[in-house]
Amino acid sequence: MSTQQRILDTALDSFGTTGVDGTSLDALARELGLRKQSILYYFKSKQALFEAVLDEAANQFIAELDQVVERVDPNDVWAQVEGTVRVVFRLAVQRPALLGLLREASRPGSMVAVQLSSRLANHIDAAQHSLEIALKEGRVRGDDARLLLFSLYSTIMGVATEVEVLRAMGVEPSLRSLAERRQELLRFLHVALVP
Amino acid sequence: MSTQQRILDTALDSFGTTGVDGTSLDALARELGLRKQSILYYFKSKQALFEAVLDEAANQFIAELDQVVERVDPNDVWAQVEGTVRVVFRLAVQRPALLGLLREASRPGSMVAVQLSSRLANHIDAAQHSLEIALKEGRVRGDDARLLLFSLYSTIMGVATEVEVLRAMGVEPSLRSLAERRQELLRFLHVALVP
DNA sequence: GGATCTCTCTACCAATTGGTAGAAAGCGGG
DNA sequence: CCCGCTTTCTACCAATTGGTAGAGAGATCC
Repeated sequence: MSTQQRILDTALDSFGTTGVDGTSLDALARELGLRKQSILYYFKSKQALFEAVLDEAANQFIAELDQVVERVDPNDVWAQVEGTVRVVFRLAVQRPALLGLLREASRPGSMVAVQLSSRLANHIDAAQHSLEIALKEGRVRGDDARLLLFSLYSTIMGVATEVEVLRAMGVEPSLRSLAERRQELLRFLHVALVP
Repeated sequence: MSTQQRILDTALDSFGTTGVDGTSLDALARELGLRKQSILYYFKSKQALFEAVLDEAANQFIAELDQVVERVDPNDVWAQVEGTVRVVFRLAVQRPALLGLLREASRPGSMVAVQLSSRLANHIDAAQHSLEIALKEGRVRGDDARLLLFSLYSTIMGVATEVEVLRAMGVEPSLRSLAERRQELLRFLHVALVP
């Protein structure tokens, strides 16, 4: 793997867990076995690195979502929800920092969120569109497609990433508990969506 | 208001919006019209300040939740959900930084989350308990009270705080849109919960 | 008036931050 | 073997970080 790619990967992990402000270029370089000047050779500033990392994260996230879009009937809203949940939970296991980064980037007043949102605009529009049709035909419960989509997003991302809240409730995060969470989430969403 | 209280309040706002790492003692002092040494007079370190702020946030959050508990029939789960939604959305308007701080503190791997969780343990237990009874009596849909509570929490907090995602979907945050979001959220939760 | 206590200040400090300048090291082609 | 290109390094730097030491201001008590 190229050095540039290694930097992006390691930075994504660090930004997504420790946060951007909590990650210094020196610490990042140490983790990579380099000097920070080598990082600044590939990315002209920390801000530029962050934007590249965000782009990388968007690419990976979109690539995952595309697998759902491709394999699932766009008219079957419930199958789309199931697929999305599967994808998000797979990321929660395999690359939790990616979800952490999305969370960080979508912090209120973040300003970098626009960058992400423009990348995801197509997916959002498509999802909203098929949701609207399903609503009109009565195949899904609800009034406003956009707000419903937003509720779905909040629920799925929250259940997948809020592990500390779960710990506060006495559930130690594990693969087992993650699977249970996912099952309960699917049940919850099914009741809420399917008439 | 005492200087100590002013420091706590301002720090809560700053920590909750800019983040802890993103808030320097100098910047905080500037905002207060003081020198940072005055802050360190009341709180012996930044970490100590953060913990005090977290405690303050927990106090305020608990005080709000208590109003729900007091005024609502503990057996009426739906009324409790409604009350909680009302409280959280009121905070989203009046003190968004408080919710931002909770979000920051509940970041995966945060370690400070234990402090919060011990403060909220009573409320969590009580909620879980009445949810269990309601489940057993078939007044609420679902299997596992704890996981259901977790789904509810994720949905409510997400819908109340993920304003950047909403913006990405083309909805400019405003009081009006907040009210719509709340209404849609209540509809969504009602369908999901009440048989 | 002096002593004491509470509070806020000035004056520093060592460490760390993101970033610049430019030297060396490696390497492939001529 | 040497030239030129890419890559990584050492050597710095100014600004900012959290934090210490202690002086001075202001009020209160005797």
